[in-house]
Amino acid sequence: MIKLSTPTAFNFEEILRFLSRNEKESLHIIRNQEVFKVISFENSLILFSISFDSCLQIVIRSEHQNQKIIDFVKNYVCDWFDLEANLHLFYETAKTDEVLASLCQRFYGLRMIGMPDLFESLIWSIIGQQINLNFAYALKERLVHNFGQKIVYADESFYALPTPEKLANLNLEDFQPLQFSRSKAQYILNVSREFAEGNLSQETLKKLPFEEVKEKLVKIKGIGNWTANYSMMKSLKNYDAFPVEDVGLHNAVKTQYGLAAKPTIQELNQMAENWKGWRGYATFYFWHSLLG
DNA sequence: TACCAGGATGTTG
DNA sequence: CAACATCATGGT
Repeated sequence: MIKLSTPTAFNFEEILRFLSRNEKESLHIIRNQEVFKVISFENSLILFSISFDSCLQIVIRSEHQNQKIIDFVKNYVCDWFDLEANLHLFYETAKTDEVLASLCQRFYGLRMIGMPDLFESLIWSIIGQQINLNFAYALKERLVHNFGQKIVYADESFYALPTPEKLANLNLEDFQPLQFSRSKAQYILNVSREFAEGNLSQETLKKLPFEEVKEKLVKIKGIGNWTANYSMMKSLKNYDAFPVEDVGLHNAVKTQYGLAAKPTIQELNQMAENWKGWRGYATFYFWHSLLG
């Protein structure tokens, strides 16, 4: 077993609550307070599980193991659960906004659950464009089950996200039976081909400043401001990336502030001035408030 | 029934 | 440049 120590502000219960928000989630499975996930590393699949007992306890369930794999998984989990952020700085910023401050108190120790793989967050956010979350999860499940690789463990199937190469070689018609709109399918092909051809890589983007990353992402047809910011907060640790167009955020803000109507983009930008430096984190906390 | 969902794009006035 | 139609489907 691999042990991973956690920072003082760390709340595994809230993390589990976030991770189990939809039953159709196809890229991880939770059994008895333990999270299972498959990732691909150097052309092979790794299945691992995470539980918590005073520290994070990781067990690699797939057969092949070595130090490189162990390090990769540790890094992945550290990224996924955002173990290195200094939450107290976020909480300090949140003090300027009573509503956000109370969310921070309610969800104390909740870390921004990210997507260590940029390709995953781009595909997921494109799938989620415009449609409701249940439908989005259904679409993702179809994509993963049809084109992703699978590991069977303890009589259960665990899937990995399809690779960029796999998706890049599909045609528009392949998405039709999965009930993707043509434009959504085209956007996924665009992103997959950028990755497969090596024009876009997480390593390259990570070195660039905020505005340049956004510029590069938005240049791809199908990635707008919302998608770019979503991926930047979830995969590139830009805690201030702000998907201001997000309908879920609009609804959460309306409820939490007790507004008569959803805020306009302009109003929301104004409110978010108080969260500056942590607008992505604030967004994540507002999303979490939607779980009730 | 019409309208909205974790938007983005192309077209029209 | 702002307003509008389009997308595919499920939920309300």
